[in-house]
Amino acid sequence: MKIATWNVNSLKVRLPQVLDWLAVQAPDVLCLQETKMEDKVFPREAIEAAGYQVLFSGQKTYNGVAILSREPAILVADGIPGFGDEQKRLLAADVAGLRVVCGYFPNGQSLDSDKYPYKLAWLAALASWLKTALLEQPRLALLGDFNIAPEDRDADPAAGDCATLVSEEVRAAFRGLLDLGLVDSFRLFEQPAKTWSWWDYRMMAFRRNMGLRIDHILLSRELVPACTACAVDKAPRKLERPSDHAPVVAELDIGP
DNA sequence: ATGGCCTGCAACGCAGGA
Repeated sequence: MKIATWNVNSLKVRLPQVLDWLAVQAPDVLCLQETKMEDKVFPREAIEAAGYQVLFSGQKTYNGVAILSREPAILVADGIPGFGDEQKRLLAADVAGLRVVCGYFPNGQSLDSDKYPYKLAWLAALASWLKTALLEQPRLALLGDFNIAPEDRDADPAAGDCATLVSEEVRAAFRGLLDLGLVDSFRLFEQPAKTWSWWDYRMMAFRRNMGLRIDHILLSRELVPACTACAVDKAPRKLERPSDHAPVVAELDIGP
């Protein structure tokens, strides 16, 4: 079973790339973030025609998440349960015996912005909900754009100002997720140094490989023995008019 | 050298991203 996450930075612009990527990679599950569109204009038909079911929760201009799956998906949560949030940032669904949580974590903007305490509150609410969710379904994968570079080796010093992505508080929140029993699948394997999942559009950052690793696939302890690979797929970042994020893909030896 | 680019909205620049 291949599961993946990709911040597409507008599904309207990136739909052709997503359809191409589905055809080439054939993931069983693909979580999308920053679809940036209302549900009434979501391209459901094109995705279904590609052989995928899809759940989506979006809004105009900002945010927006979707879960594409080969097998039927049963909606578990639209937004973090108990956390009143206007922003469409989380979808959870059960797919083929696996609980898939797709998150577009807040950026935080700057340490003195109102958006930064919102980021910390969102992270706390997520952890609180996941604690009970994991008891309900121990086979759980949390995928998405975390907007957190967990360690120094996940952030190129040349990537520029990214204080809200590397702060001690957000890194502590990330470790809090690990403390719940989640494991960063990327670090289960040997990885090339300076592997990133995001590169700024400016400064020729991709060509110079100046970026951050902020898109992650976390697996519950129960799933870890089944994980055989995790990697960033840089190919879509090389296309014309790319998203600034690349997909992250993990392989699980659990069927279907 | 703190900009540089991209997207959407709706206007003829802005907010937001990371």
